[in-house]
Amino acid sequence: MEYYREYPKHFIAIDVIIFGFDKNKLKLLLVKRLFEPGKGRWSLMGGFLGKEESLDQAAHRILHQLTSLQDIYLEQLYTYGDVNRDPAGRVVSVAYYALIDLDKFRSEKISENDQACWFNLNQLPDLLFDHEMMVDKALRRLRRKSRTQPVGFELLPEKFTIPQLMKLYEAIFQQKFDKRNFRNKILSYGILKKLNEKDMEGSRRGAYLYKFEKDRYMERASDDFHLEW
Amino acid sequence: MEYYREYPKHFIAIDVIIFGFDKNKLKLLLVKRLFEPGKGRWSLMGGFLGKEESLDQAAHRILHQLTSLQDIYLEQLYTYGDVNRDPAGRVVSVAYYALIDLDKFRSEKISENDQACWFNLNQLPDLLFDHEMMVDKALRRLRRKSRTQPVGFELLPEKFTIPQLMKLYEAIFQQKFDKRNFRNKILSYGILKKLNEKDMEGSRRGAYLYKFEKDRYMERASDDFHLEW
DNA sequence: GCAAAAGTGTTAATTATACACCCATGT
DNA sequence: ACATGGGTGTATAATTAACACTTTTGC
Repeated sequence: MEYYREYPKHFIAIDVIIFGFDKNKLKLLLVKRLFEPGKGRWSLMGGFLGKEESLDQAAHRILHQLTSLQDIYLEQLYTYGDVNRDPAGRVVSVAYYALIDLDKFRSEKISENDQACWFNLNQLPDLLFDHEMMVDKALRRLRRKSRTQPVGFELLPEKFTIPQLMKLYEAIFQQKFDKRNFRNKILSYGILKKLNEKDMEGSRRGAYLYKFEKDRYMERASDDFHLEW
Repeated sequence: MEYYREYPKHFIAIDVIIFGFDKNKLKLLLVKRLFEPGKGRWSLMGGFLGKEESLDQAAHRILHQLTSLQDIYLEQLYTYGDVNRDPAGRVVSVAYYALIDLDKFRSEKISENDQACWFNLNQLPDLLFDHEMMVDKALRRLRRKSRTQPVGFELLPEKFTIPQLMKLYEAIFQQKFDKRNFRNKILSYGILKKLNEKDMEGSRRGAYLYKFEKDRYMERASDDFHLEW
């Protein structure tokens, strides 16, 4: 039964780049590392792959461990396997990135115990090992993905306004958009449903709330329709 | 020193999806599996990750083992880690895809010993384990990548004609292009150098040979110039 | 002389960009 | 009444798509 016994075995870690969006800025959720090597330094949330779980399961488990959240958008990013990437031993790390609605997981909840904290993407502390490379790749992936697929909605509450959505896109792509063009374009896809409610937080006048209609997107996505940014 | 000893270790395999291009068709290089489980079936070329090599090194080693080729375009694709993907034991597989100029590695060379063979992409035999999924993903990746980056050239000889290049793109994207538009577009990027030679294989009249000027592409790629297909 | 693939420009259609004013509300 | 962000349409520019005939040469 053990055909492979002659081959070496390796530790496999999972690291998760957790994106959030708040106050017009993209953020990253980092944790203080609790064990050696690198104890006390900021790092991505991570853990080791168990014997009886798939990579995806492990990633969800690890994300859940930190945030208590389930059903979060999670996508495999890249696998890092340089021999000396972890000074304490040979560890191959499969990186995932997660997109979460930051409102579901406010800093207050966790930072009580100083072990996890949301950082602005452009003000990150020094990170463990090759985690900076991972963040970099995750950001590029998020950009590329957002260009043709509606992943941004994962970072927003279920109900959101067009200006909010635009600010998210501006944060992701690091560029300004014209509000009329943005509106026309996003609405032209017919995947947003205007609600009869307004959000009164952002302005005096209030802005209409919209919902992303995933079903409608799914129907069309099968053809050769896709977003374009 | 061994901080992680409590965690489980796993076999890590590398599998390589090897693309080639010949007679206007995209091809895949497959091998006959030499050992159990699955002995005698067609599969991707693969192997196990060694103790002292990075993932990239292992992928190159495995590709070299089959083709004797070095300096081949190779890119990590995805990591497959379902618990039961290999019936013989828990193996996590990191898939890579390679683009090779098929002329550098003709079927004759290898198929002498019936162990490796080029297959048309749309006439693949049944594959081992989850290898079909891998091929599928590799093809989608090749398409996506080709849309903005000049990877196609890796599949052609150093000197090639515009009609050849167009046929390659048609094979990758599975659609026909207009030859005037194709020519205008590809030449407008200024990354092809017309040679004073003709290829007389493909037609009576002969077609001018071109070379991809990687340097010139690299210069421009740094701005926000990129191909668009 | 004819079959087969190479090569060449122009026009129409579509898509993207630029741009300025009024609205609703809380203070 | 004024400051703040929300909401709306059109004209121009840029890009992409459609399209047909001539050239070369081996047979």
